[in-house]
Amino acid sequence: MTEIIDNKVFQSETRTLADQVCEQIVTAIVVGDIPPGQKISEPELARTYGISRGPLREAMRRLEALRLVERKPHVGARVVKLSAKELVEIYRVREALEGMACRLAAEFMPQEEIDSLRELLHEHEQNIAQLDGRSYFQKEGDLDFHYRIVRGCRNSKLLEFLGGDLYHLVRMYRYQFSVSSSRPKRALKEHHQIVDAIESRDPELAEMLMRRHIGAARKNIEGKLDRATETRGE
Amino acid sequence: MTEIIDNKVFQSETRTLADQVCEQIVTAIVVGDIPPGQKISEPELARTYGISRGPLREAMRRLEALRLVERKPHVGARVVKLSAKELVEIYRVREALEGMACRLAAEFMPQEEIDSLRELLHEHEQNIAQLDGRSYFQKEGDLDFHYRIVRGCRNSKLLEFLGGDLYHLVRMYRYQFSVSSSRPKRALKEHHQIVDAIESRDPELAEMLMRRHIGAARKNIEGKLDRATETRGE
DNA sequence: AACCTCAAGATTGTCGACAATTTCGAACTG
DNA sequence: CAGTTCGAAATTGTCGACAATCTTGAGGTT
Repeated sequence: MTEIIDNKVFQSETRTLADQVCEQIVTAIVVGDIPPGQKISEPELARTYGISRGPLREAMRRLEALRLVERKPHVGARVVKLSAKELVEIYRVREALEGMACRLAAEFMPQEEIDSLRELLHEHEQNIAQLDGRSYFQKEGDLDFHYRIVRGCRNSKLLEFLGGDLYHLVRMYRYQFSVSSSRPKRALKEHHQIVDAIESRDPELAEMLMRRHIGAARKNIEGKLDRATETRGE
Repeated sequence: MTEIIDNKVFQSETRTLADQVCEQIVTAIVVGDIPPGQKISEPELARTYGISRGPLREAMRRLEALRLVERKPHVGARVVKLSAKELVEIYRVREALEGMACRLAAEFMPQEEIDSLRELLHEHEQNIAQLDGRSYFQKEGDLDFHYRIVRGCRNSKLLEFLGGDLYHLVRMYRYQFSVSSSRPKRALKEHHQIVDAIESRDPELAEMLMRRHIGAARKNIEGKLDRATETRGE
């Protein structure tokens, strides 16, 4: 899952201080080292990373663009805390955007990338078998699959939006809630169907399958949300 | 079309210098006062707006997040120059995102907002009649319609992505190419159909109509692009 | 003449200090 | 005792100066 991070290799021969620190903080937030909702103190963070407030503020502004932190003028920044509602909203966006990406991938993805995608699925298959079908998709292999399709659609704007902004949020959510994916074999089967549709060059089917695939994940979340709230009697 | 600008009233009781200048520069770029492709000199811009380089850099980073400028480390920033290809890509994203927004609007948009939307279309109708059906949609009335639907879908993430990032690009494109919309009456009719579908609470139809509506605009652009390139004999 | 080297100029990145605003608690008042 | 006012501390916003990097053009070499 390194691709998401270096999706701008074209411009970073020289990495600036702010860039490096920004990347470190992104990881820290996604993994949960900096917990959601926590207030961020500029001088403190600057000390911990050994830089001045200038580059750090630049990094913060960047994190804001990634929707990982929220800033209020003269008040400060806090790590974003995803509500279940917002999570569902994000999955709606993914449903729309990745559906389109999948449609375009069916038109434009080169055969060699499709082959490579099949190999990836084969790896997933083995991992699932090894781990008794419970754990691989918890990691970032699933997002890797989705990311490759987005790259395959040959639409740079789609890539920017999904890879640049949304996927960090999704990654964070997975670490925070330590999602149990709960249906790895089913998901893998759906992945295969999607690749089939892409390889058959059937855009409409490919889009529909991807939307159903993400929609199922969304409903899964909505279900958990409902159960959680009704347990609390809200 | 002021709504797009103050979509963050909730956090800006106190507006910071960087915020104000950022807004001014956004307008300058969208309208074309700062032409696309032009290199941006930090000291120069800082002087023209009467501020220091600190806040200006903050504004620049924000413009980068809005995809209005591109920055390379140690080289500088230039105003983004939309290629026709990228424009088509943006319309693909709109097709997907606004299609979803329209689907959700059919589910969740309150009746009063639907009524207000009808009034807006009525205004558009009159403007088209007045101006002999050629000119209103060139301005931002069209985007206003689309923006209201996105607001109506009650999905804050969709609103952030479309209203926050994409619409600035679309606005810029309209000023730069001074789009002739070329089919205002047709577009208005489609708008009416879309509102009909929303009011009938028919999500699937609403999504399909919106996708066709934006898809038609995309094909329009693609057509112009093809003609332009074949004229040049490329 | 074409190409490479290198130095001067300009531009961006980084830093520390100062000013403006908010926050929090203590003292005061009803 | 509750509520308000005020002030000190902390935090963020802003500024100007310095360091690092890139660009440009002159000069020299093949």
